[in-house]
Amino acid sequence: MADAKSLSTTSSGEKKRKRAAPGYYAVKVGRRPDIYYSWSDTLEQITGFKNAVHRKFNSLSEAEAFMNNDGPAAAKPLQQKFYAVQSGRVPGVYTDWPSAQAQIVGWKGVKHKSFATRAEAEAFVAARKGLTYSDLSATPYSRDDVESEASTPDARKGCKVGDSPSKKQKRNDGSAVAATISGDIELGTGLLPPDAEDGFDRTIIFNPINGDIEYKTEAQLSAQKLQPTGEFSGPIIIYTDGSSLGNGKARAVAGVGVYFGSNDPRNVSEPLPGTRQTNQRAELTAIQRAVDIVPIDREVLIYSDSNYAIKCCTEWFTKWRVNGWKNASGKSVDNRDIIEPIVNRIEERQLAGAQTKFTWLKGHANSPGNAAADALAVNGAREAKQMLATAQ
Amino acid sequence: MADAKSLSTTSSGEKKRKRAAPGYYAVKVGRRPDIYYSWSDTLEQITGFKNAVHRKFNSLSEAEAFMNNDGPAAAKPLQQKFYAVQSGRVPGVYTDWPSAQAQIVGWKGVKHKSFATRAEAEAFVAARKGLTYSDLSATPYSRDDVESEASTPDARKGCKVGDSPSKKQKRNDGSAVAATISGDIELGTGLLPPDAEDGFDRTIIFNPINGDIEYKTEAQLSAQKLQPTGEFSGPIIIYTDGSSLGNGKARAVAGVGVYFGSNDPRNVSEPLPGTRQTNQRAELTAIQRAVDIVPIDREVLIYSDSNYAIKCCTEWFTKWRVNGWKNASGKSVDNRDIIEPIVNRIEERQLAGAQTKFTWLKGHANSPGNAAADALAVNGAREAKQMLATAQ
RNA sequence: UGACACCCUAUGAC
DNA sequence: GTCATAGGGTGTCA
Repeated sequence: MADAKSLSTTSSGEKKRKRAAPGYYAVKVGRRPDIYYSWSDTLEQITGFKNAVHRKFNSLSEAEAFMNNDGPAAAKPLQQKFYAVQSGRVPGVYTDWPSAQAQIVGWKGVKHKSFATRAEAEAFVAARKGLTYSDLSATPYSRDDVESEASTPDARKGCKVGDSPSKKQKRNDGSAVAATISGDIELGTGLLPPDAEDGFDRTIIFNPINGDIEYKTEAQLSAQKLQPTGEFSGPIIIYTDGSSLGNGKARAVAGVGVYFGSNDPRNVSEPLPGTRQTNQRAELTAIQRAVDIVPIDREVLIYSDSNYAIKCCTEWFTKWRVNGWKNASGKSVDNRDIIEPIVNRIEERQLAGAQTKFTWLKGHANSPGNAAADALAVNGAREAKQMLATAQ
Repeated sequence: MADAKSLSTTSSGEKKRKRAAPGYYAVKVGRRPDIYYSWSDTLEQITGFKNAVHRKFNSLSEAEAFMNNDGPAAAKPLQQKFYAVQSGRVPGVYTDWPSAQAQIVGWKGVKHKSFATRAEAEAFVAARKGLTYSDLSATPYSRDDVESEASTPDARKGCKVGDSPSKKQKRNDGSAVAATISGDIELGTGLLPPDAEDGFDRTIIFNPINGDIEYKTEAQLSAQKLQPTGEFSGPIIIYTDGSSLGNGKARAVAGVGVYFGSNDPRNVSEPLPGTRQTNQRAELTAIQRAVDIVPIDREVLIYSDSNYAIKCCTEWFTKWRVNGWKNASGKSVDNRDIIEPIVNRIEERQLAGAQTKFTWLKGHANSPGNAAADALAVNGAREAKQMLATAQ
């Protein structure tokens, strides 16, 4: 068969051996297990492949039965092995490597091993331990908190601002906020109400440079109020995060979290708008919120744990802009609708004399700011889920 | 060395009759940085190697230029940037990001920054001391970049402005921004500026498909009265697309997508009927659905990204009809069973006084309609796959 | 030989 | 879910 094969593109002479011969070649173990139409295609899959398993059938259904090991007499295991997938797409014991492999490829943190007996394999699977990441159902806030928040009128439908994980006090609504600013409550000071239980201590401070928690200096203790309101004084520090419950699934719901500081009214906790509820869009949207909220001429430092989002906004967009927003596959870049406004905004800010910096943070590490943003995001997502539920 | 290339992967004799395209794989960061002639050799250098940097070139000189960071044409970002590595493996100025990155990854306390001019970059490198942490972060913009960028703001064709319902500040149009920020708005309060919530910009429009706010197209701007309302006047616009998961393989599943508009009940998302689940049949079937659904006497404009399908229905069929449906190779034309009903329908429509027009769209470009049709098609294909799965 | 589609993967990063 | 870097293929016509 050496040559000829699979040309299909040439207009010369013959070409399709295809439909003429109704042969179905099931390659069960080979380079790329699948059912092929021609022997030459099949050959490519099995030549030089150790322990390749293949067979020809006259009907597609037979071939498929062979591929699914439930087939009647189809599969004849030369030497039975049991593939235990302890951690993977669908953990369990598989009797053929392709099936097991299917649970493994593209999965991160997989654990699998092959055994000679099913019992051993099952024991291995059962020995799974540790990370059941069932935090999806975790509800970080009490019902009361959410409801009191929800009763706060807001210009934006379905969106919430100023929600804080540590909120223990009722906040007055819209018009009163202005009074609040110049009045009794200092914005963004990070002060906690007396009964705060979230572990924040106003006498300590997170040092973003080395990640340490340090006691504040006297100056820091007395000068906090300058941070958010001043036109001077250092960059505005913002933590952004996105959350997507059930990411990748059809009914995923995503939320956006932006954390300026404890009880800071600029904090954002809201559902991700739009129909594509992905983690990436949530992360990007959080950044978008951040750069939109902040004064145009104030330097900001955005902490995000999304390498993707940061790279989008700092590196990749330059290439995308000159190449017409095409990724490496020549397809149009996803989430451009969020990325482009962000970089536009950043450049506007630059024009106004304000830098917009990003620093990547390891997620789930020990950053209180990141944790707070995460909580806001998860809350936003949960809100979205609730809206979905009540809408139906 | 010209040849040899590309083998070495399999123990089998020959195998790939690939065209002799000379590939030069520059491994800049990897196990043994060098230029390799085959991808498999390259793979050995980079798999499992953290933050490997590699790239393929068509000529040896390009690859070498890439290896020596002074390479002029190594990476040509069209928009030259200079990456200053102040503190890193080898401090200096680099002209491409991969080279600079190579000096940075795995290095602690790195300081780097990009500039629009080499002079600025060199100044930055020379100033290696006095670390304000602002230097740590990625600030890919320089004044020059931003200004040149802002001076060409016309790229707004089809660009989205973002979906942020919580937009806090009006932006764009530099002068207004400048006035705003230096003027009456309290900085850092997050309050809406006086002119923010009126927010009525007739150049943007809410896209109910994805929830985004987008710039209107020229057509929308000039003809917005006519377009959305018409049961009369103007052609019906339809986007068609086909999808074939695993195209070319025996178990491929295909889907058909026809998009009339958001939530339009005429939209189609269904599996491709029949046993031949190919991309072309899916594309054609989508068109068939479109012309069948639409009233016979209404003018339609069908957008498809399938050059093949459009040509079948507009050009080639005339020849085929007179030559007995034989293609250039003398073989009978494929998919005639779909093509013929389509052209018949088109001619019926013509008799009824209605034109049927086709416009080709570049796939995966920035057409929301095409994207919507694509989503419908993929959805239909997945539906088919699911049916297959449950049927067994 | 070209064109337009449609796919299947690997590696790395998060 | 996304990007980057790579590799492989068919569907179809002229």
